[in-house]
Amino acid sequence: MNSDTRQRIVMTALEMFYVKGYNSTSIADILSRSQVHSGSLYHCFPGKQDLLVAVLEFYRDGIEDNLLSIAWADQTDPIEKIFALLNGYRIGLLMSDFQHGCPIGNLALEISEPDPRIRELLDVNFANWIDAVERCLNSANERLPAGTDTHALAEFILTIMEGAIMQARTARDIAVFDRNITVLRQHINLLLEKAKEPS
Amino acid sequence: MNSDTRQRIVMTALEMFYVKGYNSTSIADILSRSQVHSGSLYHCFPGKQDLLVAVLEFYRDGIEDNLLSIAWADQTDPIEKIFALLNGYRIGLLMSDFQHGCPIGNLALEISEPDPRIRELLDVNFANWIDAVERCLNSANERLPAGTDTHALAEFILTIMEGAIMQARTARDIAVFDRNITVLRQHINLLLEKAKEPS
DNA sequence: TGAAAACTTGAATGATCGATCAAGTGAGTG
DNA sequence: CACTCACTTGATCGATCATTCAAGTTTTCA
Repeated sequence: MNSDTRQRIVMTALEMFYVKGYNSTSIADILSRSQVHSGSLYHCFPGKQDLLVAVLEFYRDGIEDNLLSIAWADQTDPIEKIFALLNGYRIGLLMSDFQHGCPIGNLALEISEPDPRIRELLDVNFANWIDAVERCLNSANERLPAGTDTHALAEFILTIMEGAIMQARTARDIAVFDRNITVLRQHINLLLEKAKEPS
Repeated sequence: MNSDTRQRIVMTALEMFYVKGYNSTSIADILSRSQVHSGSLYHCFPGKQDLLVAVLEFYRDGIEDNLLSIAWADQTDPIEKIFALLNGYRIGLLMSDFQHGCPIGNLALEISEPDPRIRELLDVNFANWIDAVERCLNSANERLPAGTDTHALAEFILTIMEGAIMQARTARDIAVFDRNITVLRQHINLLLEKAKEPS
C-alpha cells in the first residue's frame, strides 16, 4: 500500500466531503483534485464508502492533535477550554464563508441509511468530542453544583455547537452563532453561581 | 395547472426528501411513488430544484396547521407549549425508527451551495419556528427574569432541538434526546427561579 | 360543436455516476 | 540478471441521473 497516495486521497476526500458533502462529491472530483487515477484509488479502497470510513477514522484518530491541541493552546481554565473549542468552529465558519461547519455533524445528517461501520464511526467521533468536554467539566467539578451530570452537560454543549452552526450557516450570519453561545454562557454562569450558594 | 397532480408530486417529494434527503432522492423515485409520469412532473415544475422550493413553501405555509396546532392541542401554558413542540419531534424519531428528524434541518446541512431561493426558504422556515417559540416566551414574560432576550432564547431552543435530534439519530438512542431536553428544562427552571428572586 | 389549451404518456437523450480491468511501470529480491 | 509484486495508467463499462419531447388525451370555453 503506497501510503503517500493513500494519504493524498484521504485528505482530498476529507476536504471535499467537508465542503460539498458525501453524496455530492464524486469519485471523479476526488481523482482530479488529488491527481490520482481511478485504478490507484480502487487499489487502495474497495469503494466510495470505504473512503468515507478512512476519513472518519482520520477524524477519530486525530481529535487530539488536529482539534483539541490547537483550540486549547494557551488555555488553562477548563471552562474557558470549552468556549475556546466552540470558538474554533466560529472561526471556521468565518474563514470559509460559512462553508465549514462540523464535518461529523454534516455527515451525520446527510447519510440517512448508513452502513453500520459508518454509523458507529460517526457515533465514536461524537463520543470523543463529548468526552473531551466532559473532562473539562470534571476538572471544574468543584465550581459546579453538587451532583451536576457532566456527561449530559457535555452532550448539551455538543448539541448547541451543532445547532448553532446549522443556524448560522443557513442565515449566513455569525451573530446567530454568537447569540447561541451567549445563552450557553449564561447557563454556565447560572450553574457557577448556584454552586456558590450556601443552599 | 392540475393541482391534484401537483399536490401529489409535492407531498411525495416532501416525504422522500424527509426520509432519504434531497440528493439521494431521484426524480424516478418520486415518479414511481406518486404514480405520475415524467412529462406531467416537468409540466408542473421546471426542474428538481423547483420541487424543493415547492416543498419548502409547503412547510412555510403549513407551520400553523401541520405543526403547531397539532403539538399544542390541549396545551395552555406557554412554557409547556415549547416542550410539547419538542416532544413532537421526539415522537417522530421514535415512530420512524430515527428516520424522521427535522426536515428543514436535514436540508439545511445537506444543501451546501443552495440556490438563493432555497437558502431563503430554509431561513424563513427556521425564522417561523423561532417566532412561534418566541411568542410562547413573550407570553410567559412575567415569569422570566427582567430583560430576558426572548429571541435569543427561542433561537437557543431551536438549536437544542436540532442538535438533540442529530445526536439521537446518530446514536439511534432516544435517551440522548431526553438528556438534552432535561438540561434545557433545568436552564428554564433556573430562569424561572431567578425571576422570583427579589434581586 | 369545434378549436385551443392544459395535461398525460412513456420512450429517448446525453451526462455523470461508481466501479472495472488489461496493460504498463518500477522498485525490491533471489 | 530475472522474477515478483505493489502500484499506476486511463480507457471503458453498465447503471442511473435529470431532463426532453413528440404524440396522445382531456378539459375549457367561445
